[in-house]
Amino acid sequence: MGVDVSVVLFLSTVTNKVDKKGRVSVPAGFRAKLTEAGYQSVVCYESLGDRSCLDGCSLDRMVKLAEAFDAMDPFDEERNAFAAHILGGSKELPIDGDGRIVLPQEFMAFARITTEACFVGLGPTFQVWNPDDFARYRADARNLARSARGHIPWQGKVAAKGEM
Amino acid sequence: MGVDVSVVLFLSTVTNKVDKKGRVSVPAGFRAKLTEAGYQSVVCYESLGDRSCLDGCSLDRMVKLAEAFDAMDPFDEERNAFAAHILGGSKELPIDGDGRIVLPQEFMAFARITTEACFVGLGPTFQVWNPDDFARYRADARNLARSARGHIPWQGKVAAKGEM
DNA sequence: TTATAATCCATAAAAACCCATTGAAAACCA
DNA sequence: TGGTTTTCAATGGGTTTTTATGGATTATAA
Repeated sequence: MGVDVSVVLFLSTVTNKVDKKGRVSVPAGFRAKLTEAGYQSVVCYESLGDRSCLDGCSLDRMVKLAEAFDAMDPFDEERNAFAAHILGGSKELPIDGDGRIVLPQEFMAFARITTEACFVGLGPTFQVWNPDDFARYRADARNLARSARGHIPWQGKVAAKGEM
Repeated sequence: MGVDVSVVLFLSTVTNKVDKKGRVSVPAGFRAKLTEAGYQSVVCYESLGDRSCLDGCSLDRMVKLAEAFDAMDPFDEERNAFAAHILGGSKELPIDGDGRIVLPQEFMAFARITTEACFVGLGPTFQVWNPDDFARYRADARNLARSARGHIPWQGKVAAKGEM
């Protein structure tokens, strides 16, 4: 049966301008993957991690997440908080005819984005950063990545150092 | 392959005004998903959780819920209580030509809704809150959600930090 | 009727859409 | 190879459409 081509893979890092209406072009490479998979929107929400950036993905990933929540105990407090934060805090942003989305004010404030936004591909998801924040983060990321070697599950086992 | 995107997926949080007749606009994004799936109404009932808000969904989900109850032991006390509350206490609210529903008095009283109603998308369902109550809940939800990372079943396993 | 509910209408604000220009990368070709 | 043309992404600005909202009007029912 082969590979599921509908899986969206976001790669590379691109910085684009944000105009006074909050519009910003989605990188052409991202757009290509999305349209290829049949989407003309992205879903964004405030990242739950330690960094003040936005997380983004395609609609199908959000559907899968919602299904995972739906299968859990509906009275579990943590589950509800998670669902409220991610699903309630996310927005589906339509991509206009020129390949742009509008970043909502709250999102821009949260991620400290003003005149430029930096799109960072992370495979099935991506992030949107203030370019300066990302540059700073990236300086540390290499070191983090090096220390992560040896903990990444890879084809059923855990890669030994030097394999990746 | 991939995911059935035709499922109704409510995302984001929107606060709208409630007029003196109890009318309130259903957020355009919610309406779009509903009409896309062929519905022009929403079903609401008082939430069974710890929070005083309303739960809402599309008619098909209520049908599935009813079927699930039907498959259970009809003499089970809990099942009966659940069914009575959810099925007996729910109302189908038609969406009018301007995209509004009328919130019944009992529902507004239960959820302490007066002049504004806050719609919170939770995937296949949504909630309707008093905006102040929700703001308070949301302040805690982020922390709870952060600690919930790592407990969410995700693609057969439990997500590690940073994966979502 | 009288009260209640459903429909219709008007308007301001916000969102979606269209178009023109710029600039850079890719293709073409002499 | 160096220059020229073509393509297309990114960006700025204006215009149209939709949404949210308040009020009025018509239908329904007790």
